[in-house]
Amino acid sequence: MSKQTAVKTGMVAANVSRMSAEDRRLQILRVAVSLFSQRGFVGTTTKEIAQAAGVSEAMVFRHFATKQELYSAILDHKACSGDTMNPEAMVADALQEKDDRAVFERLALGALDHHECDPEFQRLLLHAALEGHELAQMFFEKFVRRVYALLGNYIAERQSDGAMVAMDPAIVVRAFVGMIIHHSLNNNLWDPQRRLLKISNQEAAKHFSDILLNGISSKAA
Amino acid sequence: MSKQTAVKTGMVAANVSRMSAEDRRLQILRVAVSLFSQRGFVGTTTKEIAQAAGVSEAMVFRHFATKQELYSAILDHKACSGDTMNPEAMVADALQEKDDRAVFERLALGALDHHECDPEFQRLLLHAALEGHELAQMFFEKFVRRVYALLGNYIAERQSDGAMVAMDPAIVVRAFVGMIIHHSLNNNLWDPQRRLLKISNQEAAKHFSDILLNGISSKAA
DNA sequence: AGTGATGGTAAGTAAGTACTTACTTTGCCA
DNA sequence: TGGCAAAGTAAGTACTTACTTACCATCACT
Repeated sequence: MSKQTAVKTGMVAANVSRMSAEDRRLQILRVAVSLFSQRGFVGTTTKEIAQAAGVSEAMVFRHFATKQELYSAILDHKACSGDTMNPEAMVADALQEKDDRAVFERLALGALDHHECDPEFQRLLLHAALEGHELAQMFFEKFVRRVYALLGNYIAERQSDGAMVAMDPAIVVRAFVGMIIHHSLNNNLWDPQRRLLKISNQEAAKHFSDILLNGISSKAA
Repeated sequence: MSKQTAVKTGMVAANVSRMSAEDRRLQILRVAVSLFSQRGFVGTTTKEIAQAAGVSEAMVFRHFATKQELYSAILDHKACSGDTMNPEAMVADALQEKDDRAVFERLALGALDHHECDPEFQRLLLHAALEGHELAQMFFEKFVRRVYALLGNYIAERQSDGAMVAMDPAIVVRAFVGMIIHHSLNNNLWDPQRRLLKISNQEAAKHFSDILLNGISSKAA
């Protein structure tokens, strides 16, 4: 059956027939995300992107004026779209109830799950940071700072409550974020087979929170 | 004064006159380390390396048959040469005396100092890991595993002493290493201006050890 | 049926890229 | 002092890169 026949008979043939400009744009964006996250900006050619999308290279440049623009569109999309984590909303109630366990464990689990179901994101961000792309810095400014402020303020509050020992809250945040990010990085980059440590995100979130909360609890010896 | 005159009169003119093969090889290696760590493997051209070394491209290929061989020589040199950390030797006495503080704080400080005075190493390793270079995996196998074994065994021992709470030692190691590596990564890659957290390596090592040791101490509530 | 806009391509171009070849210069020492 | 091995280069080669141009195909709508 020819392509023409397929279309005439009303078959769904999204991957062989013509797409609307918007659909094609999104499709190119999706395959580019995958390639850029695997090979980085310089390591990915526009030819590869076109092939992976099943179109000619000229189509890539019809939708994105330059390779750089495509890259920026991706980072933009990934870093600023709705699928980014919203830490404030995730722990709003726990913060008010001063439920330390819930605050830390939920943030940890949220981050770990996010990194697990979208491992491309972490790779993309690392590539961007190493290559000095401005959007990596933007992510840092817009997201990381927010997390430090959110958690830092909460810790400061609990310290003045007498529930946590005195210590620069930023250090505590650095320690906690470090456990989580490093664990995700191990799972996604260094040890995807989990030879060094194989635990569920739930277990990881629980134990990391255990160590941290115990570590800064004023009830300790 | 001509170059010839400079040499004839015995002046030191290492950067203008000819070098011995070995010296030139090492010089090319050094400038390549710097470039590869900044731009990664694909992002660095052999022409740039030659220019940075002040020689023609042909000289690069006289000393290293391919760009890949040069890259491997670098990773090899960096990952396996004497300037790599030797964790066992660093804490041998502390391990025997079961001085928990010394074990953790010294390891932390050693790693932080190492990353601070050789930031290229971390970038190089990250680039290699992202690009899937085998030498990144080799570093993981040869070094990271050793650290996990060393610390993990010690923690298991202290657990059966009753000094630390029961918990998979690998999780504890992951948490501790996470704090340290993530802190170095922040300092070297994300936040070199230290806007989020500005502390000395000593302070960092002390506080991270505090949190961890308190967090897993059996004396806690 | 015909037309104009839109989705799509084949075949370029100029500037890189890793790597080579054929050649020149320099220092050493018999 | 002349000869020769080793250090060094200019100018390539064959191929890839990001990006363009000029052209075709298909649809919606009269």
